[in-house]
Amino acid sequence: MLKQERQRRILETLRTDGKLIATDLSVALNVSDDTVRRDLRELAEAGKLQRVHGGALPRSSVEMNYAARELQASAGKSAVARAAVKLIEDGQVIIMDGGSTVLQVVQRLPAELEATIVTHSPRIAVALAEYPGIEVIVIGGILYKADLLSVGAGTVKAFSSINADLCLQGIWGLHPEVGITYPNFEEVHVKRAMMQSADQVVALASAEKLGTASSFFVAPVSELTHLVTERTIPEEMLNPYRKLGVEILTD
Amino acid sequence: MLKQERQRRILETLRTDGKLIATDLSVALNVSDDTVRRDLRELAEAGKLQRVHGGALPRSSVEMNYAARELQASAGKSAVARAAVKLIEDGQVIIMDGGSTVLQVVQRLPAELEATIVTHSPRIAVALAEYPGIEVIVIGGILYKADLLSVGAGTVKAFSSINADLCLQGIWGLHPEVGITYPNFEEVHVKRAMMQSADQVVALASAEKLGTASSFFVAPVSELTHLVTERTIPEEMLNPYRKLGVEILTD
DNA sequence: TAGAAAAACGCAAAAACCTGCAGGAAAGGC
DNA sequence: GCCTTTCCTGCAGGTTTTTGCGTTTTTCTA
Repeated sequence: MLKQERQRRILETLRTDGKLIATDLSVALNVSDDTVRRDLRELAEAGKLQRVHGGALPRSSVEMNYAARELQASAGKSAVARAAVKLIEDGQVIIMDGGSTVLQVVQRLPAELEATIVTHSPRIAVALAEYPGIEVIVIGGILYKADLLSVGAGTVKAFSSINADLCLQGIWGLHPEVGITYPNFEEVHVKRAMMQSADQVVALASAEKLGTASSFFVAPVSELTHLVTERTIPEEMLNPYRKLGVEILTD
Repeated sequence: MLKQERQRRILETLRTDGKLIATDLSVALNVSDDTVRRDLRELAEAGKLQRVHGGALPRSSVEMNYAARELQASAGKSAVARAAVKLIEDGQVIIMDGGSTVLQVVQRLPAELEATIVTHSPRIAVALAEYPGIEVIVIGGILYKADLLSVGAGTVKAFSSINADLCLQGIWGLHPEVGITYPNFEEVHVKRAMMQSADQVVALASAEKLGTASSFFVAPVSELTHLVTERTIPEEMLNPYRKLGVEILTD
């Protein structure tokens, strides 16, 4: 059996059954476990499915929406979120980006926190509503559905009239030389406005984001005051950021 | 059974039942108590549920309240929502209030609808993100947490710069002589602005709202162009509204 | 405050996984 | 036709993840 044919059948099984067990598949296709595993690894790297221990789950474009991403919060993101919460203090005015890492921060805020939080994410706004001590300011705009964020000129303008103490930014790509990058052009303008409206700018970057770059440039690393990341990152990877004046925090 | 699958089912059980007993789950899923406990610990760590002695509860009280309210949507509200959907057409610009009845309307929209929807409810905005053909405009402001709505001067101003075809208004009190009333003062201003920015104003009123009045006055009944309500309402109760030029729709 | 239930902890076995390697098939150049 | 290169596959060995069990600790309840 050809490799392509096998992989096609794997995806087909996944579509019909909604899940897939690696060992069952090796029997059904009459190949070794390792071959199946290699196939699954390849397909996962190509983004055709989601690899899990024991098999795989579908990752169709429908499921790649925000709700699904929210569920697949990694351990790294949890650790970053936990560390980031320590930066937040009573009485502050805080600007919050959208994104799953920031959502985790919101879910870990102390129940009695007294603060004002400004956000252009309806999802974050809804999550913040459960904290009685937090005044929530929603920034409107045109909803960019893939990330559930308001964007556009109105959004940028609204942020520019705010003077916040802290800005929490979820990060897609962070590189000492390239700077902060993001895959969506419209959002880049908004992110710039958010960063310029806050005294301290905190980047939340789980391990896989460090040293990478995405399509559109947001700002140089020197614009950051803090970088919250995972404890497992080796020192030599963090030093370039320290040299640029960024304070590093881990859990 | 895959670990992810198991955890998904745990969350599902939690959503449907509103609570969860660890030992019951171990039987239902055919795994040991420890495995269930480990899963619950992980899910709690990721902020997906709230761990309690003996089992788990949904994490967010607000979302729980909202989920509950969404679930307890009465048959009347469903009927009203179904009827209201018929008023919506491709190409329209629609202003939408928050509230559970309006949320029901959103959930019943045709999947292929092409329209622009303006809302000051983050909850409605999130729900609308599911529809690829709908352009969503979020109106910002200060979040009034009890109803999950943006309010304030900025919100009023934002609405006043919009010219919509249709405005869907959830109703708290509607009376032929007293007019439209609402229990929250800040929102009254917003509602007025919403109504003035649309050619057609549609009131969504389930049976128990008709003939009642709440604390704060929004507008006279003559400001309405349509009233969507339940079929069971007797004619003599609807006639006063007809005389004021309101078109009445039922399911 | 005592007893029972639930949870946490440590441990070990099993399953799944990854890596490197070698045999074999297919493709292509000489 | 023959050799080289490339790719695919299965296997052996070591590592990681998951899971269930016994034990200890914590929590709840009467």
